[in-house]
Amino acid sequence: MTETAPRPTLEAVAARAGVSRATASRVVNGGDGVREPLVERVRRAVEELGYVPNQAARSLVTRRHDAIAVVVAEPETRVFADPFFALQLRGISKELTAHDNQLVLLLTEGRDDHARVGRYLAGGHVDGALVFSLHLDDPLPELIQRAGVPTVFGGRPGWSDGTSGVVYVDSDNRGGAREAVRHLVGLGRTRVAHITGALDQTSAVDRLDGFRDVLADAGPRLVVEGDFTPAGGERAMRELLDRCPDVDAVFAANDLTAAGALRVLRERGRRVPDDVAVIGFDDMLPVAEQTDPPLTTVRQDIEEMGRLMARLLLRGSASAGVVLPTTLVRRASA
Amino acid sequence: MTETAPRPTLEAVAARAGVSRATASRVVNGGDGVREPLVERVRRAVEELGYVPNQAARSLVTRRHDAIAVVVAEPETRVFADPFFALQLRGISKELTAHDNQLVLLLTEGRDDHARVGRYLAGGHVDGALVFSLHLDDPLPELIQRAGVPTVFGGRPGWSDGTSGVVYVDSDNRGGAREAVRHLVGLGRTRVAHITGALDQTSAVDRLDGFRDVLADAGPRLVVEGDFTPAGGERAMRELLDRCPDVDAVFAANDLTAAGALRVLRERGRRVPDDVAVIGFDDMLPVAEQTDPPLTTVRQDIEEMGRLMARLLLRGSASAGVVLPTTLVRRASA
DNA sequence: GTGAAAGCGCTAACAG
DNA sequence: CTGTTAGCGCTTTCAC
Repeated sequence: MTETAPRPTLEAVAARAGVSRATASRVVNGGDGVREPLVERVRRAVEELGYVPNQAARSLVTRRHDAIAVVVAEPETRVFADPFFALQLRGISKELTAHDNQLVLLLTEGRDDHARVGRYLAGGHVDGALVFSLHLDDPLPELIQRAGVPTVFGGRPGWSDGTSGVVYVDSDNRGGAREAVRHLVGLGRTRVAHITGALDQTSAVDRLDGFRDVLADAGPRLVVEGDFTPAGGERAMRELLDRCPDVDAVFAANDLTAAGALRVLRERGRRVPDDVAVIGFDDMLPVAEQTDPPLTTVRQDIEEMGRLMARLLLRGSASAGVVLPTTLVRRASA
Repeated sequence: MTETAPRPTLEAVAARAGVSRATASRVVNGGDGVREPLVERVRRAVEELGYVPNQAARSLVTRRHDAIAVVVAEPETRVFADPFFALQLRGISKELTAHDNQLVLLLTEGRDDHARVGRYLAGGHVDGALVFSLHLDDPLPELIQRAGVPTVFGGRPGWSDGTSGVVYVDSDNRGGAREAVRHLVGLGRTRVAHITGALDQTSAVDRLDGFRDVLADAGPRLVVEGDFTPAGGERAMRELLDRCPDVDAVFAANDLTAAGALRVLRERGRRVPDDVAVIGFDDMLPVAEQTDPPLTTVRQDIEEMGRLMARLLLRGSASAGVVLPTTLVRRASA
């Protein structure tokens, strides 16, 4: 990693503009309180020299970094098989970019990584952190708390009831689930099942709760545990069909799960939606639109979630939990 | 963004350990040439104080940042609908982590963003850059060249013939395509078609070249342009079926395209592989394993590509182009 | 409004 | 081997 050509310093700019370093600095940082002609001269010098501020020097004195960390704590490959993560990232990136902040990505896949991330955050490299995919037993939150870095969580953390001052952005998982199940019931379905997500994540728990809100009396036979993956959806659907052959509707915890379920239904000769209606969650376009039949699902605006997280962090918002609404998107599967 | 509690400085550590700042610094940076008892004392002081080096101060003098930028220049949503990007990112992240480097993610989606990225790289915030998804007419390479930052490209840049000193990592797209097409021919197929990728990317061009290597005489009717998306695959497959109804094999430029093609084939009542054999490219598990039938495809080790890119960058390698081998993965579709 | 001067926390010669 | 010294490039009082 060789070093690049020496870049001009503020000193050089000041010299060229015939002003002091202090004045040059003022201009570079907005130019408030500097008379117009000087501003002009400094601007020109900056231009001519191709001056770019040295961020390290600046951070050293301001103690700000204009950078935030995005921590994705996901041991499994799941994150990478599903566009969810990428979409949120994009929302975050847009918002940060708009505020001239950089995005430092911290991917973790194990206990060792946690320590590393904790150290990094504690190291004061960034002005804040955006944290995702927490599982109920995740040690990361504590590390982060200790690091004392302003943090916004993506998805309600399991240990937060939404009132403890923890800032997070979440979808209305429970409400969305309710709407989906109500839709199924409204279709006249009487044996509505639910394939859950990974129950160590609050989104899965909340969706299950939403299901139960509507179908409090649903027998345990009708609830089977999945894990947010297509394979999990297949497995769960098989089990469901075995223990309850007359099931006539399935609310799957996400689109990937629903896709797996659809495959098994087809394989077993059940028609969708005629024999069994299916609803997913997420409205992950590349999945939901491409299944056969296209998937009715609960839409959440994932990119907006990312954007909002970044916004809350940058604003230093003290609001506890923000819950974004969901909407039911009707396609052919239910 | 409120500031966190003041962190201890090297000065504090030195004082507590009863040594000079210089010695403390030496210990913190590996401890070479410092006598054991002192090392021990400094270590303890670091521990007790919870000292973490101030990276800004360090960078200011070393001119190193232990950070590299990952630039993803992809205007379209495509990157986000396909796990390719995420997988490479993971490979990169692993390698960087192993070398204590941070990953700064720069997502761009337009000309404005290019300027911003150029400025950032020129600003000397990072020690190097990893650049992806270049299109043939992309202005980014020039900006990056001018920024004078060591760079490794993901995928062969269009303006490079592999000898110009540009460092890149690529899959053997051409060889992989050849193997796929040969397999199809070996199956006894006589009207083998190709649905290309977005031809403004070298990977698409190279795969097309590989196809032609084997089937130099394939009529233009048998080559139809796609864009690496399922929708493009569908459109292309329809066109193919219209202008050449007796096609009996399709080599699609990637798995997503193949998935689209499969859907159209099913819709038109063609059996796969009996009537039409289909091969994809990438071996993107969540796609290739979940299609119906499961997809025969050309596998490339995407994560390894990412890892290798990072390795080359960190090592300051001067090697021009590195091309990773591909392997044909046989499933049910061909 | 503008400049001079004092560091921010750290590393790297250079002496000792 | 260890300490002293001199900045890295910038912002920010504080005088003028």
